Amino acid sequence: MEPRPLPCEFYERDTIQVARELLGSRLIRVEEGNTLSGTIIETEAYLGFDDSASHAYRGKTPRNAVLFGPAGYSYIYFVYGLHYLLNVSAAPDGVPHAVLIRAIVPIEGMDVMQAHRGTVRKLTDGPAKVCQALGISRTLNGWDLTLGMELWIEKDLTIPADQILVGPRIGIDYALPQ
DNA sequence: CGCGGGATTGACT
DNA sequence: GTCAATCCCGCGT
Repeated sequence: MEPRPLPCEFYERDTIQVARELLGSRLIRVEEGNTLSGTIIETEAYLGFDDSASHAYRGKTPRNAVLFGPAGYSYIYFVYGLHYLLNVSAAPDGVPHAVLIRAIVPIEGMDVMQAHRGTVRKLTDGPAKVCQALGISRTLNGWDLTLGMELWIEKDLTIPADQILVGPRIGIDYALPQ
């Protein structure tokens, strides 16, 4: 199947809108010839200067430079000494917004994900688990997600607004697992 | 089933 | 030196 990555224009829009439309989209990772993919079911928007929880809140640093660049790039962050988290840069160039991929439902390559995770259950139901299952580390930080190589996102399902749960904090969206 | 704590690296104050 | 966009295990209810 030909890759049909979401274009740069998709990511350049309002960050919360991007976070909502990523729900139901398919995250695809090609690693050593294996294709691993899953449907995105949980995202969280980080609104830069308006969000004290965002890494960009206190300004640009070498670590978060990707956030200040153009939309449609990966921002991969290492936390707690042992976990990686996958974000997608959103909003126009210079606006340091991002969408965190919190959870997916595995579709292809479950066997490889199980090997990476060292377990057969709860493969990708948390942001650090997604990275571990898909073999994502900081070598993919700043990756162009519109290339359709190694790591990208495609439109798949369209989730009706009435099936999206919005969490109590502004900028956090939850989707029903089913 | 819910809560609490430990793991462990690195960026920033 | 501090603390972080988390996970997992063990314990108590």
